[in-house]
Amino acid sequence: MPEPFEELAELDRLVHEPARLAILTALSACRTADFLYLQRLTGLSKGNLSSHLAKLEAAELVRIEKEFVGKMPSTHLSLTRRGRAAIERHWKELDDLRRRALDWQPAT
Amino acid sequence: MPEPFEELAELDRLVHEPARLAILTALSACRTADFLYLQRLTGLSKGNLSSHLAKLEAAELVRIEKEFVGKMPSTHLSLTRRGRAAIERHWKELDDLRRRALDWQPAT
DNA sequence: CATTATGGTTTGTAACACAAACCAGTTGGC
DNA sequence: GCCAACTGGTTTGTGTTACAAACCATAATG
Repeated sequence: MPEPFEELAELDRLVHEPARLAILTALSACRTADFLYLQRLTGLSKGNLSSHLAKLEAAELVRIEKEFVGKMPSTHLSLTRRGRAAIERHWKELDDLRRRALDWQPAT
Repeated sequence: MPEPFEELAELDRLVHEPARLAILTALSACRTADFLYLQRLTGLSKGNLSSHLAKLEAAELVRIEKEFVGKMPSTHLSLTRRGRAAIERHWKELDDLRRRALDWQPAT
């Protein structure tokens, strides 16, 4: 078993970064959200949310669908299958690494 | 109760960043380490470890003591009281936020 | 007295997070 | 009809950051 600390240092920053962790976790809980609702949930500024979403879409973790509701635009957001797997795996990995760090003994 | 997602987005990046999370968690498990031992535990490059430590020292989370063992220099590292509190709090906060996100219902 | 090893620090740079400025369409006041 | 203000975002500009490569000082080695 490799050191848990080494794995901590290698955590995927695409998912781990606070704003994106919030976005992915929120979408995981919501299953569906539009842009402004997600903005309220996460407390991010519009610009910031927009660019994080673009990054997550480029990595194929989030699906961005622009629709019109009546005549107003509305951007519909959801996790891709990869996105859902990634956020679930990340939380499990954090939990796992924390436990392993607590159990860890210098004797390696 | 505020949204857990908003708090996720506001996580303290000083502690949350993967390399520093590894450093603080390792020092928390070790209670004591020298520079090279910590480098092996975390797998970080020397330069990277050095600059992260400098940042943690500036924030008074880590204590850096340069000694001589025989004639060779050796940098002794440990958490300050604030550092220990910060890393423990951070892990608890992550755990707490994850649970709240899982329990979360759209009805707010 | 070169060379190599030890134990780090400093420097350079590409990427990043963020808010401010912007933009296109829409509704409301008059 | 026309100007203002609002909605729903995107693009731009900028200071910060994470990282490795280059560097530095001292010490043991051939």
